[in-house]
Amino acid sequence: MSHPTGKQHRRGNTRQRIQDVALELFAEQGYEKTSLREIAERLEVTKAALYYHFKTKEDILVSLFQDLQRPIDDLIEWAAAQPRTLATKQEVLRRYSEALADVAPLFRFMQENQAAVRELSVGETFKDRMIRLIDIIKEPDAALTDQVRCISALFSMHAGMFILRDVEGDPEEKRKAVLEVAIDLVTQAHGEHPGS
Amino acid sequence: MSHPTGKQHRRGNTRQRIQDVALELFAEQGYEKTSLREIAERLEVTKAALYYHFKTKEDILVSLFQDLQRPIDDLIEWAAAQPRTLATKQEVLRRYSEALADVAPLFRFMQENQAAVRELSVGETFKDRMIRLIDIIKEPDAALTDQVRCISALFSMHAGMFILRDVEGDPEEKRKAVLEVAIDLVTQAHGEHPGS
Amino acid sequence: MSHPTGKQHRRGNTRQRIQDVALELFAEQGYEKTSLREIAERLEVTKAALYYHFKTKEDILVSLFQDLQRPIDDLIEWAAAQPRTLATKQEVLRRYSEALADVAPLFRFMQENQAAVRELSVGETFKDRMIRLIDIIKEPDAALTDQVRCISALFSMHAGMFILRDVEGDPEEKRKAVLEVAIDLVTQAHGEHPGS
Amino acid sequence: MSHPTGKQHRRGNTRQRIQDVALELFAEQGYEKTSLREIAERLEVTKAALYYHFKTKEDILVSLFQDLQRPIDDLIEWAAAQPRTLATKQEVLRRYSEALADVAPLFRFMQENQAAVRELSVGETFKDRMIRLIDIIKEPDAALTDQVRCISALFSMHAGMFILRDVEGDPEEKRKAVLEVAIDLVTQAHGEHPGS
DNA sequence: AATGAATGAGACTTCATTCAT
DNA sequence: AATGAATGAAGTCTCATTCAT
Repeated sequence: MSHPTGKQHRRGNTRQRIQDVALELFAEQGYEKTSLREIAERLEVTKAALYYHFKTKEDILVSLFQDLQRPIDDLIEWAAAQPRTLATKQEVLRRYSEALADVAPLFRFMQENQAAVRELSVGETFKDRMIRLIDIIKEPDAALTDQVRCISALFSMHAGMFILRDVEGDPEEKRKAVLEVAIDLVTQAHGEHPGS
Repeated sequence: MSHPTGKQHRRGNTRQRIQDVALELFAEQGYEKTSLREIAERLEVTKAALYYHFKTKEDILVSLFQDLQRPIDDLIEWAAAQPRTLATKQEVLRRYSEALADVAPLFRFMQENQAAVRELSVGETFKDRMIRLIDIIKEPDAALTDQVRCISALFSMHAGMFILRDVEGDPEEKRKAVLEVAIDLVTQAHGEHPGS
Repeated sequence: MSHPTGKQHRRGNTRQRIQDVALELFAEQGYEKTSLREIAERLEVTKAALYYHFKTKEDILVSLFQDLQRPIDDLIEWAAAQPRTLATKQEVLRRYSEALADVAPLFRFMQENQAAVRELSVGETFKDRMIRLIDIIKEPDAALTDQVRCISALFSMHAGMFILRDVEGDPEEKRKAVLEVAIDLVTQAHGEHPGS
Repeated sequence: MSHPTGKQHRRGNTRQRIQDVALELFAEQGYEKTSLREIAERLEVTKAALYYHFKTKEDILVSLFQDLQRPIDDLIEWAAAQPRTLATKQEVLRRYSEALADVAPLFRFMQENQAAVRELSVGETFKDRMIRLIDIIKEPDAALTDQVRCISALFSMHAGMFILRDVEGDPEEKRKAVLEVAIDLVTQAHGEHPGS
């Protein structure tokens, strides 16, 4: 006899709803520009209710990462256990691409709010992940251009999804195109010296 | 008979100094997080003095762009008058790389404050320039991957400079490495169809 | 088991207290000259508390009208349903005089802050009421002097109360005197043509 | 060879122009709401220029009165020298009506900015004149209603001009109508006791 | 006769946060 | 699980005024 989407009896999902709305607004307007009042109003709840579920505004952001960063942590862990071959790197990119597809809004947010987020604890964490990922992909003693290729590959994947907004085409196809280019870049970085 | 170092007579360069400090702080902390009080304090001026030189906070940002966006506008104009050959595109990238080097802080700022800047008038202007540049570089009917390559080339150049901060090496060399990769990407995008 | 006099729990009447103090200060010093700081200080509350109860400064003013304008609206409505006879008009004046007595401070405020209030939303509303009242009292095709008499009657009632401050006498008697003069004026306006 | 109304060579009339614009804006928006910046901008002069001609903002207001209050002072002086007959009072009203017509904007301003002006030096002066005028018109030991009639007569003349804005008709005719009603009121106040 | 540059005070407003209930 | 009421800090901005030139 329960309406699962009725307006009045949001059972225990308030926490989740806060996260959803917060991510939406953070991504749309930026972290600093989004006020707790706005989030609360859109949920038809008081600001104080947010504080029942989260200790601070930053805490909401942190929670978004905790929930969504897992797949990427898993990927990094997996990669660390593989041999550092080209094939591994390509597979990392493939998996990364899929992982990103799931958490696209969060990455869009990170991409667009780097400055705001830099001093927040979440900024450190994120930078960490990036460095680890880059270390997996690129060879430390490679030529400078090859290092650029690897880093470009990663950032193209980040930027890719919402940068191709103005390009026509099915999202899944776009994702694959971006992945292909990224793999290409990393392959070139690896294969320049014939025989490697 | 002028007092060149009197404390209360800043030689008429206050406007310039505001712009300098503002860019520095905007880039460092983000636009929203930087308060006019902060800018004023660092200049040892009152907030009201800022308002003598600029009508609003946003106006300071706008002024930064007006001064620094010129080279890029010139480049776009030049490119529009050239034949749409691969050679032209490569030259555009070369010139763009140099132009960027001059206004690096501003681009770092844009890159890191996209969300905050999106609603500001300056956001529209910037997006405009990007779209025009992309239109110059990429062929509208190219394969999706080639379009990705072109867009990647441009964004790698934007991101490149400060993303390579963690990589050792002379800045000028880094710039050239990024440029080389970008040219490579655009060349590949052009040359995929055998015989072109 | 409530603390009826605790300093930090103002029994929920804060909104009312804000309105009281605001009306007092607005009437005394004018709307523009009265700052929210002043209102807050007199209530021993922070400025932010005002903003919990009212969205803007203007909103405080609007709320004062919403609460106090009702009797006059009722009167206008009642008058609209009566025949347009002299007797009706006299009765309107009688009732208006009583209504005004209750909201005197607000009318004093309006009278003395017309310029400041003109651009505020409340200005429009007020002007509206006045026009409607005048339309009830005066005949549109009457002689110019008779129109002046009617308008004078109304404004004398507005101005009357605080303009007679310097005259000795009991307030209720003053009110009646003003009313008598107003009725006189309107009666003259009606009865000039012998036989009516 | 001089253009008397040329935009560039405002000879020595700046002081006058400031007064004109100030009165216009004060009347339109109120004293508090009108900033010196606004006045200066409309004159295409800097704020500092205003300070060359006037010591303070209030000083501009004071100067407006000094120039325009003379006729009324003269009238009061003249009245003081006449016998206190009904005929004198009627003549005072007649002359007052004419004097008001010349300084209508200033009176509109006073009428609409009483609150703002009350604390200004000019407020005292103005109130003084009013009291003196009322003392001339009304008998101190008259019935309360008759006192009201006299005061009403004066205020109707003040309010009259811009309160009749919404009424059709030639301004000069309106003025005469207002005057007629005022004279009527004062006459009634005088003549109630038969034989006076 | 007027400007350019600046100031100090203070305006309205918003924010994240707290806490008793 | 959530609200109502409030706070302290800070934000952007405007104002009347000053003063050397």
